[in-house]
Amino acid sequence: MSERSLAIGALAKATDTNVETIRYYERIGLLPEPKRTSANYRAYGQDELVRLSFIRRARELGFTIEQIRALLDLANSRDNDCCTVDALAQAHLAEIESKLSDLRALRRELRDLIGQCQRGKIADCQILAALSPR
Amino acid sequence: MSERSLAIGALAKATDTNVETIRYYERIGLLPEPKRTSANYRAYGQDELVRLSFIRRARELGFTIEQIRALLDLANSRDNDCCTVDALAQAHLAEIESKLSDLRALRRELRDLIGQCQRGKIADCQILAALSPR
DNA sequence: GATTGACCCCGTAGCAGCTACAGGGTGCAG
DNA sequence: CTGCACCCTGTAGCTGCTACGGGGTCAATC
Repeated sequence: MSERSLAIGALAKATDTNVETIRYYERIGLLPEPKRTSANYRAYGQDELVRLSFIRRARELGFTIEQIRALLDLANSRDNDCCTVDALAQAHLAEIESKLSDLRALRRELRDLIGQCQRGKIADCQILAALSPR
Repeated sequence: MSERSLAIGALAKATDTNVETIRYYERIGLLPEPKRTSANYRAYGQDELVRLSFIRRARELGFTIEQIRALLDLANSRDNDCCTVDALAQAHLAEIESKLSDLRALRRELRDLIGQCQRGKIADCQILAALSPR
């Protein structure tokens, strides 16, 4: 691979991404098809490194692929104002808040369940009883 | 359908489950294959109603299918002590705790991001900048 | 008795976001 | 020149459903 380009494995290492995942992103059009070497190996440049890093970071923050697609589109229309970006982030934050409260409710129910364990026999298990219909 | 048995649609209604989901549970062996009427319709009894209610309740509490399979197996060995049930529930609780703290971290990062929006042009968008590699 | 509509059957494919093969080709070090 | 690490494509798998397409059945109404 030439001085200024990365093979898929190197790109993978640099972005802490699975090789298969990179090919997957290409297949779904999230990453552009890169140049190829004479041996048909993918040859990535700095642009792709930057783009993939962005994608991975956004994934870490829990943005979906479609949200990321939108963010990347927005990032390219540099004259627009950034309210749309803010709105996307806000919407995502709202989703997270709602997941958080679901999980908190769930935790409470589970804690209640577990609190009832008296280390007896299955036949008397309060956890199973609590799960069973009344 | 006879007096004491339910068609799949009735079972679905009674347990607030999608008909397709019931057939899916049967396919993966979570529900047993029920008797059939002469017209080859599934005919469910009380046992299946109870079992499916249990499954749905456990799903609501976020147990995976495999965890539920284990719980159902345990429930059938009524002489064992119920520490295993407790352990399963504890493990599930631990997973929830860890998801909760991931989500809280994520929320903080997103809030920080959003706090930086100055309603300017995309070219100066701090949110996009924060997502981009350094 | 024919028609309508709501129900049932089966099998398969789709969703997200990867991951993991199988069955090959390439590049380089010893 | 042999071995190994890497690369290629294409397809199937994962979880937990959901949604079809193309049929059969049942009960009521006309």
